[in-house]
Amino acid sequence: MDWSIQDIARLAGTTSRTLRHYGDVGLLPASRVGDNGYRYYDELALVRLQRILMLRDLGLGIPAIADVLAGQTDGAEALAVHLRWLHQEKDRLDRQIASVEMTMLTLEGGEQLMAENMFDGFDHTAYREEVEERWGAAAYADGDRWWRSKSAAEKAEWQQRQKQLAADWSAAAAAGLAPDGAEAQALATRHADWLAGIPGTPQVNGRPAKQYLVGLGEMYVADYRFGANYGGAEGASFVRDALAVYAERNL
Amino acid sequence: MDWSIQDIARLAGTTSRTLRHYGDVGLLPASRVGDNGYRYYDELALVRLQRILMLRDLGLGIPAIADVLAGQTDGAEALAVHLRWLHQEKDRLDRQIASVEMTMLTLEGGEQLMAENMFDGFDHTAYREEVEERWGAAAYADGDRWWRSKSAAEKAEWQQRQKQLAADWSAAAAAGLAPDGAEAQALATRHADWLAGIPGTPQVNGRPAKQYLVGLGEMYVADYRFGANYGGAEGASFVRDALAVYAERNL
DNA sequence: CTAGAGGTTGACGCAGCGTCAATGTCAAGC
DNA sequence: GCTTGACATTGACGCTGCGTCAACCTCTAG
Repeated sequence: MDWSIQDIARLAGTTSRTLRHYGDVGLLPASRVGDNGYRYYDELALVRLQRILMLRDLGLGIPAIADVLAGQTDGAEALAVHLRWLHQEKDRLDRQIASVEMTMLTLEGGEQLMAENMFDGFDHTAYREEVEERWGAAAYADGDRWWRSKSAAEKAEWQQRQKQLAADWSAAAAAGLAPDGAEAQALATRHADWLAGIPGTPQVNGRPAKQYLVGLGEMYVADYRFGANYGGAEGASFVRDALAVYAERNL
Repeated sequence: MDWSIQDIARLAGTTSRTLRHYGDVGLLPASRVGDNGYRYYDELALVRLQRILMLRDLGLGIPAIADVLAGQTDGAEALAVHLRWLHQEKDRLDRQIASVEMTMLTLEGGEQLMAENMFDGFDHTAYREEVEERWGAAAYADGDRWWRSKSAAEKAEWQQRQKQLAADWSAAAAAGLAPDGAEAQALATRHADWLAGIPGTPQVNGRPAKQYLVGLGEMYVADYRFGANYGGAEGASFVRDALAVYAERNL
């Protein structure tokens, strides 16, 4: 007993186009092809088709389905792999949803989309022009998008980390430590690590690019807004010098 | 001040290919095109590009981004619409994840993928051949996929509903009620509604197809497995007659 | 002058079919 | 025997957003 393409399509709850597609890609060839070119399918084909459609409904792609039906892949294993895929996708969606919601809240607050206060209290974006000029606005734009994707708690934690770092720098500068001393270099290391955690920061195998770090130090000194957070121009100079030494030694 | 295509790509953290694409679709034309055909971009283009990339990161499609930037759509509104999209997608993923997990559990249990006991205690799938022969395997396959996508709680609720219905049918038959009486017809109505809730059931504007319902009644009588749930052959006959009357009057 | 970096315009590829388009075939009624 | 209508066939484009060659100019520095 065999059916025409329309018959089997209705039997399985799909369309003839889908069947022809499966025939084209070799997933489900017709059981028989008449002299007129018509496709005919038998019970085995129907069973196979039903299995195909079930796996498809679970979200598996055609190659994966083919592997399972060919016995090359264990069904349970294929599903396990697919399940990880699904969870990744879900995580991605969750992050995007959070990001969109954050942005909507920001818009309600009347703020600009491109937040100028992205790193409150440790404002790199104030140096936007310089940064963009030398390292590309990617350092700014990527950072902005990344920042927006974080939750309030994460933001608070980040800002806390920044403030602590700034305070430690300030204290070290006030104590008159040497920029090339162990303590100052430890701070420079923390600073570099912190920067490396910001997407968009020019990096070389996990660490900030040397010239970027040095240039950043120069900007800290050149701009009074930095000094305000570190006890004045001396603090900025201290940071610049320490970073320069760090960069020379480690990058 | 204007930049080459590579310059602005790096500045914004994207690729030149993307910029050419945006140019092709009219989303971001080059600010200027040299005699040599080279594209050049200015600050305005950079700002626009950054907004584009931000919206893109939020998951908006190119047409939606174009609408927002053209001022035809309010940004907040576009985001709200998009957010609903995201939630729908997430729901879909959640269902698919649940479905895959259920299937994996079924596989671990060593059961067949095409569950034979889909409607335990009220087994329609026992009539698979007849159903497929007359109504297409869609009634079976769709039902199977649908069933698999439900949570354990939902399944329990469904089965409870089935058992209650079966018990009520059984009681009515034992009480010697008339198949065309009000009580029997009320049960038939519940039965029809219950069937209509199963995807794959042949339906005509929200109700089971007449011939399908009648044929189902015949199958109930023809197969001893049905009688077992309804107090024997008399129960099945009662149900068949009641359904036939219901179908004649209402479908 | 030459090499090399960077620019241009096509055009295919991807996932899985939906959707015409142009055309051949089969079963049924006159 | 012919017409008609339902159903079949093989292309081939469309969708989404670019990645990735390919073939071929152009600019800049040594």
